[in-house]
Amino acid sequence: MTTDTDRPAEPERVRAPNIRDVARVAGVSYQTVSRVLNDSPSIRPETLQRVRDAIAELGYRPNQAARALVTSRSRTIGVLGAQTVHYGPATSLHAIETSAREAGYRLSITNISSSDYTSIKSGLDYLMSQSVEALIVIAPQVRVFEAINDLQVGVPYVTLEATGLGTSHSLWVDQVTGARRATKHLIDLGHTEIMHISGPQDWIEAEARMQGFLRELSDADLRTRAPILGDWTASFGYYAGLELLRFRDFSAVFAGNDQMALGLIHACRELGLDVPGDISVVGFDDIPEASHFSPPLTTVRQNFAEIGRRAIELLLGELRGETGLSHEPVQPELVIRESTAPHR
Amino acid sequence: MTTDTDRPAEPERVRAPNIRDVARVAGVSYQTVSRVLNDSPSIRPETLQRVRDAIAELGYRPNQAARALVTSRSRTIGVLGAQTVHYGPATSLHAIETSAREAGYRLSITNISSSDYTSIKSGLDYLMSQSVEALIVIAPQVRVFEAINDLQVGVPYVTLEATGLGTSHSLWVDQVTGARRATKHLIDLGHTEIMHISGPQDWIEAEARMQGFLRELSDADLRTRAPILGDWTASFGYYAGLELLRFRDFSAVFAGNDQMALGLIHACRELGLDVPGDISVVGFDDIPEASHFSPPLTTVRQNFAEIGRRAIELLLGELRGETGLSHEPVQPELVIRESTAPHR
DNA sequence: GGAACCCGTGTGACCGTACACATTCCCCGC
DNA sequence: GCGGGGAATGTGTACGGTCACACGGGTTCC
Repeated sequence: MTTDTDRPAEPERVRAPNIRDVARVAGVSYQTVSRVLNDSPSIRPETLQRVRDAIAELGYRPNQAARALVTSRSRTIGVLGAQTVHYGPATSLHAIETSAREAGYRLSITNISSSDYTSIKSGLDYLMSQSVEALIVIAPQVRVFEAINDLQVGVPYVTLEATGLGTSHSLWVDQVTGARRATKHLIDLGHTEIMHISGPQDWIEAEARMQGFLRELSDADLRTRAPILGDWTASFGYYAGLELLRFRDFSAVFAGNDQMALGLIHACRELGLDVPGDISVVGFDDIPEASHFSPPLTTVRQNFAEIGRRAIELLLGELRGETGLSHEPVQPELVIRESTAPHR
Repeated sequence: MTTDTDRPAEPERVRAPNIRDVARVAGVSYQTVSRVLNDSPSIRPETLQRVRDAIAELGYRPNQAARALVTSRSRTIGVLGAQTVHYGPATSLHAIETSAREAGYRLSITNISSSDYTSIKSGLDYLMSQSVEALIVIAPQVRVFEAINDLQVGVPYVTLEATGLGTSHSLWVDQVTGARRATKHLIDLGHTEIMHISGPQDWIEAEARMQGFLRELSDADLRTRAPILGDWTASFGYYAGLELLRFRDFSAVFAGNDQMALGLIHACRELGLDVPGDISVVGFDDIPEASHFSPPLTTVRQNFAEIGRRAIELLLGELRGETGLSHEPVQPELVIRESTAPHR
């Protein structure tokens, strides 16, 4: 009754209940519990109920690790992201998360900070070590493709990017067309000297928008000039604007995204130039704030959420062994507001 | 040599190499390989090298599921998020992801769409079923606390939110002080009739900012008026502005975040009112675009990344059994730009 | 009336790793 | 010369599930 032999209550390391505990409570074998968990068809309703009750009583939760171990299915989709604080990627990511969870998959996310090969590779490496079943790349950077090939990524993957590079792994918004529409809009307004501030060179999206811009210009037999390579930020747009506007040998600007357009407009205002009176500006993305800029921004809308959803859809299809899934590009849409006006 | 008995090449189900395969190649026991993986001290350098070589040769990767199963450590931190496409949460999340990965943890993220109890609960439920070791809540909504208590979340957790509610689980930016600084700035400029457009009522942050606003006003013996309850979006700020400005019985507005401030400024412009000439506007957050608004926005800066990093730091500390960790609030900072001017 | 079959359920093996313990080897000191 | 002890390595077992298969009992069919 006293000390010496009996230890003090033995904390007993509250082990989570397992499948056998449930079986014991329900008065069945553990296999039957397993059947309930995987909703096997042939179970007597009464047994089913008993097991369900036992599960509820114990607060039992299946151990994902054990399950993953034996089935060798992690039910995880890897996401390689970059700049996921930006509106576009963040929105896609959000949609991906939602769709994946609904389908019973979870996400393993890793962000790469720089775009160098090593960084990408170690990101992918990390994801593969999580034994993801599929891969989504929201880091639309050129080198990603090399890395994926080099690492022999043995799982289905999709990259959310800009151009159909002939790979069957990209899900893309037709940025080239989007950029052409933006540019054409400016041309239609009578502008002949048009600048382009693009995104970083190693972003496929930036490249595609630039291509669209250049092609539209050359189709209209207009003079093309070297685009400015930016970094997607409003600040860059601002400083680039201050620099460019010293010459004013153009009357319209197509910015690679809305943020840079905002910065550019800021620069115009500071230099006493009116948008769109003196300079017309078009952005890209249609972030929710764009319609409240001063002036409200003409821009190209992309459906980021749609892209995210389709990425999951595609991958799940592939995991189920379906083939010939649609990789049709999503079409962006020109939204005309008040930052563009006829050339005078 | 021919058919009949020998089957056609037998696809052989390319099983990933395991610890024993490595052991065989290296000519050691599997336990030795395990020691290498967990860098145990007592291994002969030569053996170490042999094992390392074998690992490289086979392209072996430790199976996380098996490891999690036996150690009963998932090395996963759960994140319950809401509105993670917004700048603030997205930035914190990004910092969290980075810090967590550096510490050898991965993230399991789930987003809740609505703020009702069921939704929060099922979100937490999902995370618990992933057997996360710790929990971060970036959904700063009041009901989260109830849910956490109800569910008996048995792991350390941190909520990224606004007020020190006396719980030892919140990591907070001192939003009250931030809001007071913003309000005081307007009062110092001579404004006496100040409006507040707040965030959604069930957001703790919105509540805290509102409190700060009201307290500062009453400390200055100024008339307080009922804040408008918004939804964080620029569009709300815009429509609220159109409505409010029909009366113009105020000369300054403190908006709950930068987006709503932007919308409000848009409304002012549309009604022919000058900011800051006629109306002064202060925002909250200091999103990267704020300095390029028209006019550049006076706002309160929060260090979202810092918050994210500290959340991980705190949780890891707790997991290591440390106590008395610092929950000191992060101080926000008033950034004065051009959207505010003396009352005339 | 027995073989064939289906339904509902139970038994054994196995997934890949870490931990506790056992074992071997070698060196040291008295 | 022998016991002691630490370093380096090997052996058994458990983690919590799922899968393949076995099994008993009832029905169907010829």
